[in-house]
Amino acid sequence: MASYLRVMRKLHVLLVDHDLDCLISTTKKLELCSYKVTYVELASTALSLLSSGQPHFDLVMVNINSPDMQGYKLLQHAVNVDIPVIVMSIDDNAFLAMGALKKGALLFIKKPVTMDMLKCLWQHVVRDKMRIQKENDRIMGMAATNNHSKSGVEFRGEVEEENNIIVGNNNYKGKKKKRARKSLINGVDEECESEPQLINNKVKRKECIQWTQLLHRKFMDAVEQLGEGRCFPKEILELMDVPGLTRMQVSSHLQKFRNDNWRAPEERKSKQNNAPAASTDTNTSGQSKPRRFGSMPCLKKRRETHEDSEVHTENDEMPNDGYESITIEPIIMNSNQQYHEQLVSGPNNSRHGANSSSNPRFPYDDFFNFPENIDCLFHNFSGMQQGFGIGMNMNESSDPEQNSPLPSVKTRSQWSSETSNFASNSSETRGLEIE
DNA sequence: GGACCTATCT
DNA sequence: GAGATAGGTC
Repeated sequence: MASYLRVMRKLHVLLVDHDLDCLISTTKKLELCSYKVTYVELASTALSLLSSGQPHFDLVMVNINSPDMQGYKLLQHAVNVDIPVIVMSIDDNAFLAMGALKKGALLFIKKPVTMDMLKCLWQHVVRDKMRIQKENDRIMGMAATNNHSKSGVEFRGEVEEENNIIVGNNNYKGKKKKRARKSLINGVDEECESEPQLINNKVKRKECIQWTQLLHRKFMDAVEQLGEGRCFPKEILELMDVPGLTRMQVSSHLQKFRNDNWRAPEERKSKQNNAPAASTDTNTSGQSKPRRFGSMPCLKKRRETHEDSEVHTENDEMPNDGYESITIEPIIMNSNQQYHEQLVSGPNNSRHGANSSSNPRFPYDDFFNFPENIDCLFHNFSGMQQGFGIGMNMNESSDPEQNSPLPSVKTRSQWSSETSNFASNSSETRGLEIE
């Protein structure tokens, strides 16, 4: 028992309850259990205490019905800074409890709080700390421990749990479970850059990258180099050679691009501020172009559209191989800040600006530190005029898109079916170059 | 089982 | 509406 007390004494609890009687009595009980207690009436007060970072708290206990309506905000903040939160309420309400747990609460307890409950609190805190430590270890040692963890020893419990699910449901074919299991076993996701982080057993949605004009240009360059019929996410990703960028992200962008659903940040901004910008959904006659499922927008058209919206420089007149040296950095957006803190003024203003602190860095941000001069990224560009010959239709066509000297981006199946007549001599459908 | 693709979600 | 994710298909 003495050893328990030693642990309990070390725990600093921030108690938040607008019900003064409860506040006082719970404080007394906590102190009787040897916890160090700081108590405040309002969640907003607690929030500013937590925000200041001083003093450090090991546990927050909050009456979620705080009259200043900041109870959930406090919960969210504490969860974000990895402080376990115990939510209290006078109501015995399952929805309330579920809501709190979904937001990351460690426990939901109905008031009044008893001594027995409080005596056990330290165990929850310790367990939570261990979980966080484990997560951190896993992230830090991801690469190093990859081989070890494949043995399944490190996450045995979870693996067994997953195995039980699989054994119990042999018909399950979904990839969500498979991926989750794989990440538990390996400690990494399918692509380590896109590892979903588990926060309080919730899969935290990965921070968004922003496809800036410059990043998109790299994408386009890759597409152009690959040519028609070879524009697959993996190939594009490899050609782009952007550290930290994942195949899924490329795939997602490719989808948006193919469906003509992507607009450069600059274009979005101008569209918001001004009259409707020239939409790529309309043809020259101003008619809305019916969306052909799987149809690919013409690259030339896209290039023109996007370059029109670019901030032009004195190098605008330069030929293709005259791209100025630029630094491309994907802008990482916190999902909450997404679309609200668009760093549309370009990468140089993004995370290096005075307000960079308002845009927390994505854990893998360092992957995105590019060399100042990335001329090398365009090393193939000067030879691209010839490269464009790959897979393009040089003949005039009744379809305006077909008149582009640039290849269009087609799906594998689309391209495959279109070229099947020509490719009858070859069983290979992927990577086939059309002369 | 990896990669692609599309629908759906956030 | 952009980008991430789920899930079906090859």
